[in-house]
Amino acid sequence: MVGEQSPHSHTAAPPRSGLELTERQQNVLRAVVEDYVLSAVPVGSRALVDRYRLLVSSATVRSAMAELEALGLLSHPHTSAGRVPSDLGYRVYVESLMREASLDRSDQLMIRHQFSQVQLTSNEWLRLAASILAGSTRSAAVVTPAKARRARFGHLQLVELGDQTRLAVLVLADGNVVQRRLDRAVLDRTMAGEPLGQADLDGAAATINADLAGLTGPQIRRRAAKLTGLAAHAAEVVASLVEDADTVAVEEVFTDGIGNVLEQPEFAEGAKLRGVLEVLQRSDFLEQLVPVLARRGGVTVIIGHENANDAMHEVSLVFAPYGAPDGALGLLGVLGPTRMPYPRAIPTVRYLATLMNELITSHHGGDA
Amino acid sequence: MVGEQSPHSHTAAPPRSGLELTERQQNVLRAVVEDYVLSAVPVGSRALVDRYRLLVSSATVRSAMAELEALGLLSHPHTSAGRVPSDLGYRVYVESLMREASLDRSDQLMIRHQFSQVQLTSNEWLRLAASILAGSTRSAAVVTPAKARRARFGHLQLVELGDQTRLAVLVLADGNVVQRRLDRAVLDRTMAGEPLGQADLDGAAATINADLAGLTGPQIRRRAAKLTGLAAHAAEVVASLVEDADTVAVEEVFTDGIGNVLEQPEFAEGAKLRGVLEVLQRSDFLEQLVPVLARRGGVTVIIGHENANDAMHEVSLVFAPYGAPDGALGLLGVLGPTRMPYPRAIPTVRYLATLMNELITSHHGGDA
DNA sequence: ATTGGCACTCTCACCCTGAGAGTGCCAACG
DNA sequence: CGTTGGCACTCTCAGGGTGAGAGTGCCAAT
Repeated sequence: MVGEQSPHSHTAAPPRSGLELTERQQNVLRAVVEDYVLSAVPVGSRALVDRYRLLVSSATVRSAMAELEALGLLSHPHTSAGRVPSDLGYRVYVESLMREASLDRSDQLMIRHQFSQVQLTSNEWLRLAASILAGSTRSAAVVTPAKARRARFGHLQLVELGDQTRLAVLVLADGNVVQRRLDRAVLDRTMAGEPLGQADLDGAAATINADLAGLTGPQIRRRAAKLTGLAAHAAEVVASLVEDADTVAVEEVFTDGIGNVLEQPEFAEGAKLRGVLEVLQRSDFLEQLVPVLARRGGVTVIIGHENANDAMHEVSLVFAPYGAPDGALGLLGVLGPTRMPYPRAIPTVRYLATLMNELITSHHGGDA
Repeated sequence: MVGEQSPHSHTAAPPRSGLELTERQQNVLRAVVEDYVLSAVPVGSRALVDRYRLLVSSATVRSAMAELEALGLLSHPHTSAGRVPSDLGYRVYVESLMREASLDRSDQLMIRHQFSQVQLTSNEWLRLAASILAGSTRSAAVVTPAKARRARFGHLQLVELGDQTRLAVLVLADGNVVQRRLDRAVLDRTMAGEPLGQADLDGAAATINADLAGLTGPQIRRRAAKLTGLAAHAAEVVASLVEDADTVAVEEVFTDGIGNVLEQPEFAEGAKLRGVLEVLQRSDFLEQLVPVLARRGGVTVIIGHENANDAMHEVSLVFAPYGAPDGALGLLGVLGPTRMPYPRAIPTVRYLATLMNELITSHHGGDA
């Protein structure tokens, strides 16, 4: 199970100490971030005192802004434009300025209700999770299935398909199910031409289930050497299936709400998103994220340049791991411009991660 | 199996007769389409005679263009701009002007090689198909798994999971596998408190396998009424699983290469794609496409406004069905601006559909 | 029927300009 | 001494005008 840390610790980097802001600086930074998130327009000192009750004049705000800029928390598109938060500004905001509300009770119930409508078998519920995340945060959502980091064998069934093939159905210890179609020749070559019946298959499966439960791929391979005949071959197949489950860590990614991001002014020229989509869809980007998220637990926020990947320098991620007690681990979260409504996104991601933990746990050991 | 029709019949609408073009008009239209597809810039009479050996003067081309415009095959962004093909113009081009080359032998081999690298179990190969399509046509690719239109029962296994649940693994007649976790109570309530063992489960499964093979959901429901005890309940479960497989026709959609489309100038303002993505991801759009494609067989091209869906008025689809002999049916194809390289896209889609037919057939009855 | 020529149209890139917004600084004030 | 009003300055942005270029449509000549 994934633990929840203190709510105020979304950093990927260590908490920056020694950065003391005055009360006023904090208020100004908060106002700038919140205004800019809403309007997408650089915000000036005048607009700020008008829209937020800062109780000081615009000149004062200006000097506070200048200080914040010197600290690297705000930046200037050009001389006579308003201020825009820098990545670091967002960071400080997320870390200590944001007033993070938890999800409405009614929203929570609505989400729960939607999950109750859908079969937890098959990946339909992951799609649902992505859809809910996307709709609720107006950003792009990403959800990956929960997979054990180290796959262990659970249970094997060999099924006669009545033609040239057989089906091996393998239940992993974490509850995931994998299957592989086997050419008849694979199992039969041990028998001297004698056709195998379902009874033979069941026998071999029984041997294997008794011998190999709870073992990892390599362990099975070692044991297989001591077996003979049909069971030995079946064990080889099991070993390779278990190992496959190990290596294919993030095989499917469910995304939703890409259109939401396309609507944001920062991605008005669609080509800007291209790199992001590519990274998301093709590479091992999310896979590299898994250990980071798992180590930190809870919700992690990665803002703009904090992201190691160049293509992601203009987006923020708000992600959390979810998983089963035995360590099967999945990811879920949202992706949007750095100008993202963090106070909305973070609780939503947190709630959904918690919910999926619950679902996966109550359904025993996970299902995906 | 999906039949191949004559290569020149990509229309969704009936072939338009009575539209006789002179040789010259045909040459001009072809040149306009091909130039515009490459350049994305409205093409003028002068540029045309320069770039293509039309052997006439620009004035002559101008009059031919005017004729084509009167026929509704070309259009004018504004008075002094070049011509652009209309949807109908593309239609005529695709129907009778295009010189459609089949795929390079080397491309074919490369694609085949990539497929040989991947397990056909799990949906990994669908992802691969989408990736190949997207890469090869520089458009967005869409692939859906092959699903039987009318699901029929094949084989059932009941597996004891050793805790509060059991797993029903069901092989459909078309080779697809579905599973559902069962709460212990579901099966046990027929037995007067007496715990069930794997032997009992096997017995019930055997009864059901003998009785229900090849039946549809409703048929199974009727038979279930005549069964008693454990088998009756198991049959209910089987019926509902089979019916589920019926209704969830297109449950997963694999897309790739959305970035390719974002790069096209017609979608430079990313928001334009938003509607398209939404339709593609959320709605039953593809499901409605299934019967159309299945009826026509082979590659179907749907250009701009020919598409019933408003959101799709600025894109073209080049799609084909693929499937197993027993009728399991999937879709695959590409989506791009109407200004699409049809002579490249069509053979690629056709080849991939053929290839997937082969793969699915040789692996017996399909796998997804 | 085809062509060269010519007048006409429309876009686009460019420049200029004025309005507006916002800053930075400073002197004055409580 | 922190805060404030004032003011000069800077920069963007929208709007309007202009000239070049591309392309058309038409017509008279071949």
